[in-house]
Amino acid sequence: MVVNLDFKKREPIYEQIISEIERYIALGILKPKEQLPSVRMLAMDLGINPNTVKKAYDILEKKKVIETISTKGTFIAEKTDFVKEEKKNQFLEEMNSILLELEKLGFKKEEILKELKKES
Amino acid sequence: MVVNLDFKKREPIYEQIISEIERYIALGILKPKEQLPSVRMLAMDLGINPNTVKKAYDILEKKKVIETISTKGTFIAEKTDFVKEEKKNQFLEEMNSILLELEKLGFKKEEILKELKKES
Amino acid sequence: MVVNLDFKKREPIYEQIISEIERYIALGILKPKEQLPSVRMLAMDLGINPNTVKKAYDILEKKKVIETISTKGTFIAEKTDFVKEEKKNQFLEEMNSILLELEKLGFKKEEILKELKKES
Amino acid sequence: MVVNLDFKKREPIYEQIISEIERYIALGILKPKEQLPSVRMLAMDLGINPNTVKKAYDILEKKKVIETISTKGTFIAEKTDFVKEEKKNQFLEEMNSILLELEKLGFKKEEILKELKKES
DNA sequence: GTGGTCTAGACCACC
DNA sequence: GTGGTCTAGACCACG
Repeated sequence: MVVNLDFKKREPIYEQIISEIERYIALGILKPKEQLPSVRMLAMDLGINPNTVKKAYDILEKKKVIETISTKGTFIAEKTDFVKEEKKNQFLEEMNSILLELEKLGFKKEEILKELKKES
Repeated sequence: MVVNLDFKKREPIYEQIISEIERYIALGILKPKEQLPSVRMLAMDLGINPNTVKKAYDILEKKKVIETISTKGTFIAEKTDFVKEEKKNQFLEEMNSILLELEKLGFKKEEILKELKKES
Repeated sequence: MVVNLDFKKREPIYEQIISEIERYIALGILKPKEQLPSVRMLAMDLGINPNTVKKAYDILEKKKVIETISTKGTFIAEKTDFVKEEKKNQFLEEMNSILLELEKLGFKKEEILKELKKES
Repeated sequence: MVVNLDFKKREPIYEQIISEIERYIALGILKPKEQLPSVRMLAMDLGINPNTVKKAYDILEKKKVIETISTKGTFIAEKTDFVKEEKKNQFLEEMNSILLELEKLGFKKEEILKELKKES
Protein backbone atom coordinates (compact mmCIF):
# COMPACT_ATOMS: atom_id res chain seq x y z
CA MET A 1 0.00 0.00 0.00
CA VAL A 2 1.39 3.33 -1.02
CA VAL A 3 -0.11 6.37 0.65
CA ASN A 4 0.27 9.41 -1.55
CA LEU A 5 0.32 12.74 0.20
CA ASP A 6 0.36 16.24 -1.16
CA PHE A 7 1.57 18.69 1.43
CA LYS A 8 0.57 21.64 -0.65
CA LYS A 9 -3.12 20.81 -0.93
CA ARG A 10 -5.65 22.55 1.21
CA GLU A 11 -6.98 19.14 2.23
CA PRO A 12 -5.32 18.31 5.56
CA ILE A 13 -2.88 15.41 5.75
CA TYR A 14 -5.05 13.31 8.03
CA GLU A 15 -7.93 13.52 5.56
CA GLN A 16 -5.63 12.53 2.73
CA ILE A 17 -4.59 9.46 4.72
CA ILE A 18 -8.22 8.57 5.32
CA SER A 19 -9.03 8.92 1.63
CA GLU A 20 -6.10 6.83 0.59
CA ILE A 21 -6.95 3.98 2.94
CA GLU A 22 -10.60 4.02 1.93
CA ARG A 23 -9.55 4.06 -1.66
CA TYR A 24 -7.46 0.94 -1.23
CA ILE A 25 -10.34 -0.75 0.55
CA ALA A 26 -12.77 0.16 -2.20
CA LEU A 27 -10.29 -1.15 -4.74
CA GLY A 28 -10.00 -4.41 -2.86
CA ILE A 29 -6.30 -3.94 -2.26
CA LEU A 30 -6.83 -3.72 1.47
CA LYS A 31 -9.00 -6.63 2.54
CA PRO A 32 -11.15 -7.23 5.64
CA LYS A 33 -9.20 -8.29 8.75
CA GLU A 34 -5.92 -7.31 7.15
CA GLN A 35 -3.48 -5.56 9.45
CA LEU A 36 -2.52 -1.96 8.90
CA PRO A 37 0.92 -0.52 9.64
CA SER A 38 1.28 0.83 13.15
CA VAL A 39 0.79 4.51 13.75
CA ARG A 40 4.50 4.95 14.36
CA MET A 41 5.59 3.03 11.30
CA LEU A 42 3.25 4.79 8.91
CA ALA A 43 4.25 8.14 10.37
CA MET A 44 7.90 7.31 9.82
CA ASP A 45 7.25 6.13 6.28
CA LEU A 46 5.40 9.29 5.41
CA GLY A 47 7.77 11.56 7.28
CA ILE A 48 4.97 13.06 9.32
CA ASN A 49 3.98 13.41 12.93
CA PRO A 50 2.49 10.26 14.58
CA ASN A 51 -0.34 12.42 15.93
CA THR A 52 -1.48 12.99 12.38
CA VAL A 53 -1.68 9.30 11.60
CA LYS A 54 -3.35 8.71 14.92
CA LYS A 55 -6.02 11.25 14.05
CA ALA A 56 -6.68 9.53 10.74
CA TYR A 57 -6.95 6.11 12.38
CA ASP A 58 -9.24 7.49 15.07
CA ILE A 59 -11.64 8.85 12.51
CA LEU A 60 -11.54 5.66 10.45
CA GLU A 61 -12.31 3.73 13.58
CA LYS A 62 -15.27 5.95 14.38
CA LYS A 63 -16.52 5.27 10.84
CA LYS A 64 -16.11 1.53 11.54
CA VAL A 65 -13.73 1.21 8.63
CA ILE A 66 -10.95 -0.11 10.82
CA GLU A 67 -10.65 -1.63 14.27
CA THR A 68 -7.91 -1.20 16.81
CA ILE A 69 -7.26 -4.09 19.13
CA SER A 70 -4.97 -2.92 21.87
CA THR A 71 -1.58 -4.56 22.01
CA LYS A 72 -2.31 -6.37 18.76
CA GLY A 73 -2.60 -3.64 16.24
CA THR A 74 -4.98 -2.02 13.77
CA PHE A 75 -7.04 -4.00 11.29
CA ILE A 76 -9.45 -3.45 8.45
CA ALA A 77 -13.05 -4.07 9.58
CA GLU A 78 -14.83 -7.27 8.68
CA LYS A 79 -17.48 -5.52 6.65
CA THR A 80 -16.20 -2.93 4.24
CA ASP A 81 -18.76 -2.89 1.44
CA PHE A 82 -20.24 0.37 2.70
CA VAL A 83 -16.93 2.08 2.02
CA LYS A 84 -17.25 1.58 -1.69
CA GLU A 85 -20.85 2.76 -1.66
CA GLU A 86 -19.94 5.83 0.33
CA LYS A 87 -17.13 6.69 -2.08
CA LYS A 88 -19.43 6.25 -5.04
CA ASN A 89 -22.06 8.53 -3.61
CA GLN A 90 -19.47 11.06 -2.64
CA PHE A 91 -18.10 11.16 -6.16
CA LEU A 92 -21.55 11.33 -7.72
CA GLU A 93 -22.46 14.24 -5.51
CA GLU A 94 -19.34 16.07 -6.53
CA MET A 95 -20.06 15.46 -10.19
CA ASN A 96 -23.57 16.74 -9.81
CA SER A 97 -22.50 19.91 -8.11
CA ILE A 98 -19.95 20.60 -10.83
CA LEU A 99 -22.57 19.83 -13.43
CA LEU A 100 -24.78 22.38 -11.79
CA GLU A 101 -22.04 25.00 -11.97
CA LEU A 102 -21.54 24.29 -15.65
CA GLU A 103 -25.24 24.61 -16.29
CA LYS A 104 -25.26 27.93 -14.50
CA LEU A 105 -22.63 29.05 -16.99
CA GLY A 106 -25.03 28.27 -19.78
CA PHE A 107 -23.75 24.91 -20.90
CA LYS A 108 -26.33 22.20 -21.58
CA LYS A 109 -26.01 18.97 -19.68
CA GLU A 110 -26.17 16.94 -22.87
CA GLU A 111 -23.21 18.73 -24.39
CA ILE A 112 -21.17 18.40 -21.24
CA LEU A 113 -21.72 14.68 -21.01
CA LYS A 114 -20.71 14.35 -24.64
CA GLU A 115 -17.49 16.24 -23.94
CA LEU A 116 -16.75 13.88 -21.11
CA LYS A 117 -17.12 10.85 -23.35
CA LYS A 118 -14.71 12.31 -25.83
CA GLU A 119 -12.00 13.21 -23.39
CA SER A 120 -11.64 10.18 -21.19
CA MET B 1 -24.01 42.08 -9.16
CA VAL B 2 -24.74 39.98 -6.11
CA VAL B 3 -21.77 38.29 -4.48
CA ASN B 4 -22.84 35.24 -2.53
CA LEU B 5 -20.60 34.16 0.29
CA ASP B 6 -20.69 31.10 2.49
CA PHE B 7 -18.67 31.70 5.62
CA LYS B 8 -18.87 28.07 6.65
CA LYS B 9 -17.05 26.67 3.63
CA ARG B 10 -13.41 25.62 3.74
CA GLU B 11 -12.92 27.76 0.65
CA PRO B 12 -11.67 31.14 1.89
CA ILE B 13 -13.79 34.21 1.38
CA TYR B 14 -11.36 35.88 -1.00
CA GLU B 15 -11.53 32.84 -3.28
CA GLN B 16 -15.30 32.90 -3.18
CA ILE B 17 -15.22 36.53 -4.25
CA ILE B 18 -12.89 35.60 -7.11
CA SER B 19 -15.21 32.81 -8.20
CA GLU B 20 -18.25 35.00 -8.05
CA ILE B 21 -16.70 37.75 -10.12
CA GLU B 22 -15.41 35.29 -12.68
CA ARG B 23 -18.82 33.69 -12.79
CA TYR B 24 -20.49 37.01 -13.55
CA ILE B 25 -17.94 37.64 -16.27
CA ALA B 26 -18.51 34.20 -17.76
CA LEU B 27 -22.23 34.86 -17.69
CA GLY B 28 -21.75 38.17 -19.45
CA ILE B 29 -23.25 40.09 -16.57
CA LEU B 30 -19.99 41.88 -15.93
CA LYS B 31 -18.72 43.32 -19.18
CA PRO B 32 -15.24 44.42 -20.32
CA LYS B 33 -14.14 47.84 -19.06
CA GLU B 34 -17.01 47.97 -16.60
CA GLN B 35 -16.15 49.41 -13.22
CA LEU B 36 -16.27 47.16 -10.19
CA PRO B 37 -17.36 48.39 -6.78
CA SER B 38 -14.49 49.96 -4.85
CA VAL B 39 -12.67 47.82 -2.34
CA ARG B 40 -14.29 49.67 0.52
CA MET B 41 -17.80 49.59 -0.90
CA LEU B 42 -17.80 45.89 -1.64
CA ALA B 43 -16.34 45.17 1.78
CA MET B 44 -19.14 47.17 3.37
CA ASP B 45 -21.78 45.44 1.28
CA LEU B 46 -20.50 42.00 2.19
CA GLY B 47 -19.89 42.88 5.80
CA ILE B 48 -16.25 41.91 5.56
CA ASN B 49 -12.90 43.62 5.89
CA PRO B 50 -11.53 45.69 3.00
CA ASN B 51 -8.30 43.70 3.08
CA THR B 52 -10.17 40.57 2.13
CA VAL B 53 -11.70 42.21 -0.91
CA LYS B 54 -8.33 43.72 -1.77
CA LYS B 55 -6.74 40.29 -1.75
CA ALA B 56 -9.36 38.98 -4.15
CA TYR B 57 -8.88 41.96 -6.47
CA ASP B 58 -5.10 41.57 -6.33
CA ILE B 59 -5.31 37.95 -7.44
CA LEU B 60 -7.84 38.74 -10.16
CA GLU B 61 -5.49 41.42 -11.40
CA LYS B 62 -2.57 39.01 -11.57
CA LYS B 63 -4.82 36.73 -13.61
CA LYS B 64 -5.54 39.67 -15.93
CA VAL B 65 -9.24 39.36 -15.25
CA ILE B 66 -9.49 42.86 -13.89
CA GLU B 67 -7.38 45.95 -14.09
CA THR B 68 -6.95 48.39 -11.28
CA ILE B 69 -5.86 51.95 -11.68
CA SER B 70 -4.79 53.61 -8.51
CA THR B 71 -7.05 56.42 -7.34
CA LYS B 72 -9.41 55.72 -10.23
CA GLY B 73 -10.88 52.37 -9.47
CA THR B 74 -11.03 48.77 -10.56
CA PHE B 75 -12.29 47.62 -13.93
CA ILE B 76 -13.05 44.43 -15.81
CA ALA B 77 -10.25 43.71 -18.31
CA GLU B 78 -10.75 44.41 -21.99
CA LYS B 79 -10.43 40.78 -22.96
CA THR B 80 -12.36 38.35 -20.81
CA ASP B 81 -13.15 35.50 -23.15
CA PHE B 82 -10.52 33.34 -21.51
CA VAL B 83 -12.39 33.44 -18.23
CA LYS B 84 -15.32 31.39 -19.46
CA GLU B 85 -13.03 28.95 -21.23
CA GLU B 86 -10.88 28.57 -18.15
CA LYS B 87 -13.88 27.91 -15.96
CA LYS B 88 -15.29 25.38 -18.37
CA ASN B 89 -12.02 23.50 -18.72
CA GLN B 90 -11.49 23.58 -14.99
CA PHE B 91 -14.87 22.00 -14.39
CA LEU B 92 -14.46 19.45 -17.15
CA GLU B 93 -11.08 18.41 -15.80
CA GLU B 94 -12.53 17.95 -12.36
CA MET B 95 -15.35 15.84 -13.74
CA ASN B 96 -12.97 13.72 -15.72
CA SER B 97 -10.72 13.05 -12.79
CA ILE B 98 -13.66 12.04 -10.64
CA LEU B 99 -14.92 9.89 -13.47
CA LEU B 100 -11.53 8.23 -13.58
CA GLU B 101 -11.69 7.49 -9.87
CA LEU B 102 -15.12 5.97 -10.28
CA GLU B 103 -13.93 3.81 -13.12
CA LYS B 104 -10.99 2.63 -11.05
CA LEU B 105 -13.54 1.53 -8.49
CA GLY B 106 -15.12 -0.64 -11.14
CA PHE B 107 -18.05 1.47 -12.21
CA LYS B 108 -18.76 1.78 -15.92
CA LYS B 109 -18.82 5.23 -17.38
CA GLU B 110 -22.15 4.61 -19.08
CA GLU B 111 -23.85 3.78 -15.80
CA ILE B 112 -22.38 6.79 -14.08
CA LEU B 113 -23.56 9.16 -16.78
CA LYS B 114 -27.03 7.64 -16.55
CA GLU B 115 -27.06 8.26 -12.82
CA LEU B 116 -26.16 11.86 -13.42
CA LYS B 117 -29.05 12.31 -15.81
CA LYS B 118 -31.48 10.95 -13.28
CA GLU B 119 -30.59 13.10 -10.38
CA SER B 120 -30.93 16.62 -11.63
CA MET C 1 3.98 67.60 -27.96
CA VAL C 2 2.62 64.27 -26.90
CA VAL C 3 2.59 63.56 -23.20
CA ASN C 4 2.68 59.85 -22.59
CA LEU C 5 1.21 58.68 -19.33
CA ASP C 6 1.12 55.26 -17.77
CA PHE C 7 -1.56 55.05 -15.12
CA LYS C 8 -0.31 51.74 -13.89
CA LYS C 9 3.18 52.86 -12.95
CA ARG C 10 4.05 53.57 -9.37
CA GLU C 11 5.43 56.94 -10.50
CA PRO C 12 2.68 59.47 -9.88
CA ILE C 13 1.03 61.15 -12.82
CA TYR C 14 2.31 64.62 -11.98
CA GLU C 15 5.89 63.33 -11.99
CA GLN C 16 5.33 61.69 -15.33
CA ILE C 17 4.12 65.00 -16.72
CA ILE C 18 7.20 66.72 -15.37
CA SER C 19 9.46 64.12 -16.92
CA GLU C 20 7.77 64.33 -20.25
CA ILE C 21 7.99 68.09 -20.45
CA GLU C 22 11.62 68.08 -19.37
CA ARG C 23 12.33 65.41 -21.91
CA TYR C 24 10.87 67.51 -24.71
CA ILE C 25 12.92 70.46 -23.55
CA ALA C 26 16.10 68.40 -23.43
CA LEU C 27 15.30 67.11 -26.90
CA GLY C 28 14.85 70.65 -28.17
CA ILE C 29 11.25 70.01 -29.14
CA LEU C 30 10.02 72.50 -26.60
CA LYS C 31 11.99 75.71 -27.00
CA PRO C 32 12.64 78.66 -24.66
CA LYS C 33 9.75 81.13 -24.41
CA GLU C 34 7.41 78.74 -26.15
CA GLN C 35 3.91 78.61 -24.72
CA LEU C 36 2.63 75.49 -23.01
CA PRO C 37 -0.99 74.34 -23.12
CA SER C 38 -3.11 75.72 -20.31
CA VAL C 39 -3.67 73.61 -17.23
CA ARG C 40 -7.25 73.02 -18.22
CA MET C 41 -6.47 72.09 -21.80
CA LEU C 42 -3.73 69.67 -20.96
CA ALA C 43 -5.89 68.09 -18.27
CA MET C 44 -8.67 67.63 -20.80
CA ASP C 45 -6.30 66.16 -23.36
CA LEU C 46 -4.92 63.67 -20.89
CA GLY C 47 -8.25 62.89 -19.31
CA ILE C 48 -7.00 63.76 -15.86
CA ASN C 49 -7.77 66.17 -13.07
CA PRO C 50 -6.61 69.78 -13.58
CA ASN C 51 -5.13 69.73 -10.08
CA THR C 52 -2.67 67.13 -11.25
CA VAL C 53 -1.46 69.25 -14.14
CA LYS C 54 -1.34 72.25 -11.85
CA LYS C 55 0.89 70.35 -9.44
CA ALA C 56 3.28 69.44 -12.25
CA TYR C 57 3.42 73.04 -13.51
CA ASP C 58 3.98 74.34 -9.98
CA ILE C 59 6.96 72.09 -9.49
CA LEU C 60 8.38 72.92 -12.90
CA GLU C 61 8.04 76.56 -12.06
CA LYS C 62 9.88 76.11 -8.76
CA LYS C 63 12.64 74.41 -10.73
CA LYS C 64 12.67 77.44 -13.06
CA VAL C 65 11.95 75.24 -16.03
CA ILE C 66 8.79 77.13 -16.88
CA GLU C 67 7.29 80.49 -16.04
CA THR C 68 3.71 81.40 -15.48
CA ILE C 69 2.66 84.88 -16.42
CA SER C 70 -0.77 85.48 -15.03
CA THR C 71 -3.49 86.12 -17.58
CA LYS C 72 -1.07 85.34 -20.38
CA GLY C 73 -0.22 81.72 -19.81
CA THR C 74 2.63 79.36 -19.12
CA PHE C 75 5.91 79.45 -20.99
CA ILE C 76 9.18 77.57 -21.20
CA ALA C 77 11.94 79.47 -19.37
CA GLU C 78 14.50 81.48 -21.26
CA LYS C 79 17.40 79.37 -20.08
CA THR C 80 16.83 75.65 -20.27
CA ASP C 81 20.30 74.21 -20.74
CA PHE C 82 20.40 73.04 -17.14
CA VAL C 83 17.47 70.74 -17.84
CA LYS C 84 19.50 68.64 -20.19
CA GLU C 85 22.42 68.51 -17.77
CA GLU C 86 20.14 67.54 -14.93
CA LYS C 87 18.60 64.76 -16.99
CA LYS C 88 22.00 63.49 -17.98
CA ASN C 89 23.24 63.37 -14.42
CA GLN C 90 20.05 61.73 -13.27
CA PHE C 91 20.41 59.01 -15.86
CA LEU C 92 24.08 58.50 -15.12
CA GLU C 93 23.35 58.14 -11.44
CA GLU C 94 20.72 55.54 -12.17
CA MET C 95 23.11 53.63 -14.37
CA ASN C 96 25.76 53.68 -11.72
CA SER C 97 23.47 52.39 -9.04
CA ILE C 98 22.32 49.56 -11.28
CA LEU C 99 25.93 48.83 -12.16
CA LEU C 100 26.64 48.59 -8.46
CA GLU C 101 23.83 46.08 -8.01
CA LEU C 102 25.17 43.97 -10.83
CA GLU C 103 28.64 44.04 -9.34
CA LYS C 104 27.21 42.92 -6.01
CA LEU C 105 25.81 39.92 -7.85
CA GLY C 106 29.29 39.05 -8.96
CA PHE C 107 29.31 40.41 -12.48
CA LYS C 108 32.39 42.34 -13.60
CA LYS C 109 31.87 45.85 -14.86
CA GLU C 110 33.82 45.13 -18.01
CA GLU C 111 31.55 42.26 -18.96
CA ILE C 112 28.43 44.24 -18.28
CA LEU C 113 29.53 47.13 -20.45
CA LYS C 114 30.31 44.69 -23.23
CA GLU C 115 26.82 43.19 -22.94
CA LEU C 116 25.37 46.65 -23.26
CA LYS C 117 27.22 47.28 -26.47
CA LYS C 118 25.93 44.09 -27.96
CA GLU C 119 22.31 44.60 -27.13
CA SER C 120 21.59 48.13 -28.08
CA MET D 1 21.00 36.29 6.22
CA VAL D 2 20.68 39.99 6.87
CA VAL D 3 17.69 41.71 5.34
CA ASN D 4 18.33 45.41 4.89
CA LEU D 5 15.31 47.66 4.78
CA ASP D 6 14.98 51.32 4.02
CA PHE D 7 11.68 52.63 5.33
CA LYS D 8 12.13 55.94 3.55
CA LYS D 9 12.15 54.55 0.02
CA ARG D 10 9.14 54.65 -2.27
CA GLU D 11 9.69 50.93 -2.82
CA PRO D 12 7.38 49.14 -0.37
CA ILE D 13 8.88 47.02 2.39
CA TYR D 14 7.50 43.77 1.05
CA GLU D 15 9.26 44.40 -2.26
CA GLN D 16 12.48 45.17 -0.48
CA ILE D 17 12.21 41.83 1.32
CA ILE D 18 11.64 40.11 -2.02
CA SER D 19 14.69 41.80 -3.51
CA GLU D 20 16.86 40.95 -0.57
CA ILE D 21 15.92 37.29 -0.59
CA GLU D 22 16.41 37.06 -4.34
CA ARG D 23 19.74 38.76 -3.95
CA TYR D 24 20.91 36.22 -1.40
CA ILE D 25 19.76 33.43 -3.68
CA ALA D 26 21.59 34.96 -6.64
CA LEU D 27 24.69 35.27 -4.48
CA GLY D 28 24.42 31.64 -3.48
CA ILE D 29 24.08 32.54 0.18
CA LEU D 30 20.60 31.07 0.31
CA LYS D 31 20.67 27.60 -1.18
CA PRO D 32 17.95 25.37 -2.65
CA LYS D 33 15.77 23.58 -0.09
CA GLU D 34 17.15 25.71 2.71
CA GLN D 35 14.58 26.82 5.26
CA LEU D 36 13.75 30.48 5.56
CA PRO D 37 12.93 32.14 8.86
CA SER D 38 9.27 31.78 9.76
CA VAL D 39 6.95 34.63 8.95
CA ARG D 40 6.74 35.56 12.60
CA MET D 41 10.45 35.36 13.30
CA LEU D 42 11.48 37.47 10.35
CA ALA D 43 8.81 40.02 11.20
CA MET D 44 10.15 40.21 14.74
CA ASP D 45 13.73 40.54 13.54
CA LEU D 46 12.86 43.33 11.16
CA GLY D 47 10.54 45.05 13.56
CA ILE D 48 7.66 44.89 11.14
CA ASN D 49 4.27 43.22 10.99
CA PRO D 50 3.97 39.54 10.08
CA ASN D 51 1.49 40.38 7.33
CA THR D 52 4.15 42.33 5.51
CA VAL D 53 6.54 39.39 5.54
CA LYS D 54 3.70 37.10 4.54
CA LYS D 55 2.96 39.23 1.52
CA ALA D 56 6.60 39.03 0.42
CA TYR D 57 6.63 35.26 0.88
CA ASP D 58 3.35 34.91 -1.02
CA ILE D 59 4.73 36.74 -4.02
CA LEU D 60 8.00 34.83 -3.94
CA GLU D 61 6.00 31.64 -3.89
CA LYS D 62 3.99 32.67 -6.93
CA LYS D 63 7.30 33.34 -8.67
CA LYS D 64 8.40 29.82 -7.69
CA VAL D 65 11.39 31.22 -5.86
CA ILE D 66 10.32 29.70 -2.57
CA GLU D 67 7.96 26.98 -1.52
CA THR D 68 5.88 27.04 1.58
CA ILE D 69 4.43 24.01 3.24
CA SER D 70 1.74 24.78 5.72
CA THR D 71 2.67 24.02 9.32
CA LYS D 72 6.17 23.02 8.25
CA GLY D 73 7.75 26.22 7.09
CA THR D 74 9.04 28.06 4.08
CA PHE D 75 11.89 26.85 1.92
CA ILE D 76 14.01 27.98 -1.00
CA ALA D 77 12.83 26.26 -4.19
CA GLU D 78 14.77 23.35 -5.63
CA LYS D 79 15.63 25.21 -8.80
CA THR D 80 16.80 28.75 -8.33
CA ASP D 81 19.11 29.35 -11.29
CA PHE D 82 16.49 31.47 -12.98
CA VAL D 83 16.60 33.99 -10.17
CA LYS D 84 20.11 35.18 -10.95
CA GLU D 85 19.37 35.22 -14.67
CA GLU D 86 16.18 37.17 -14.10
CA LYS D 87 17.96 39.73 -11.95
CA LYS D 88 20.72 40.14 -14.46
CA ASN D 89 18.39 40.58 -17.39
CA GLN D 90 16.22 42.95 -15.43
CA PHE D 91 19.20 45.15 -14.66
CA LEU D 92 20.56 44.97 -18.19
CA GLU D 93 17.20 45.95 -19.60
CA GLU D 94 17.03 48.91 -17.29
CA MET D 95 20.50 50.00 -18.27
CA ASN D 96 19.72 49.68 -21.93
CA SER D 97 16.55 51.70 -21.71
CA ILE D 98 18.36 54.46 -19.84
CA LEU D 99 21.13 54.30 -22.39
CA LEU D 100 18.53 54.74 -25.09
CA GLU D 101 17.15 57.82 -23.38
CA LEU D 102 20.62 59.28 -23.13
CA GLU D 103 21.26 58.62 -26.79
CA LYS D 104 18.00 60.30 -27.67
CA LEU D 105 19.29 63.33 -25.82
CA GLY D 106 22.26 63.38 -28.13
CA PHE D 107 24.91 61.73 -26.02
CA LYS D 108 27.14 59.12 -27.63
CA LYS D 109 27.18 55.69 -26.08
CA GLU D 110 30.97 55.64 -26.01
CA GLU D 111 31.11 58.79 -23.92
CA ILE D 112 28.51 57.52 -21.51
CA LEU D 113 30.30 54.27 -20.93
CA LYS D 114 33.51 56.17 -20.31
CA GLU D 115 31.76 58.30 -17.71
CA LEU D 116 30.54 55.18 -15.99
CA LYS D 117 34.05 53.79 -15.78
CA LYS D 118 35.34 56.94 -14.20
CA GLU D 119 32.83 57.24 -11.43
CA SER D 120 33.05 53.98 -9.61
C1' DG E 1 -13.10 58.99 -2.65
C1' DT E 2 -9.60 55.63 -4.51
C1' DG E 3 -6.15 52.29 -4.17
C1' DG E 4 -1.49 51.04 -1.65
C1' DT E 5 0.67 49.88 2.36
C1' DC E 6 1.21 48.64 6.88
C1' DT E 7 0.21 47.76 11.80
C1' DA E 8 -1.58 44.95 15.56
C1' DG E 9 -3.39 41.14 16.57
C1' DA E 10 -6.99 37.63 16.54
C1' DC E 11 -8.48 32.75 15.56
C1' DC E 12 -7.95 28.50 13.18
C1' DA E 13 -6.22 23.94 11.74
C1' DC E 14 -2.44 21.30 11.64
C1' DC E 15 1.58 19.08 13.48
C1' DG F 1 5.47 26.24 16.61
C1' DT F 2 3.82 26.86 11.62
C1' DG F 3 1.27 28.92 7.98
C1' DG F 4 -3.68 30.65 6.45
C1' DT F 5 -7.16 33.74 6.99
C1' DC F 6 -9.43 37.60 8.55
C1' DT F 7 -10.61 41.72 11.26
C1' DA F 8 -10.21 46.60 12.37
C1' DG F 9 -8.38 50.35 11.19
C1' DA F 10 -4.58 53.56 10.41
C1' DC F 11 -1.88 56.62 7.22
C1' DC F 12 -0.47 58.00 2.72
C1' DA F 13 -0.34 59.90 -1.98
C1' DC F 14 -3.09 60.88 -5.57
C1' DG F 15 -6.80 63.04 -8.01
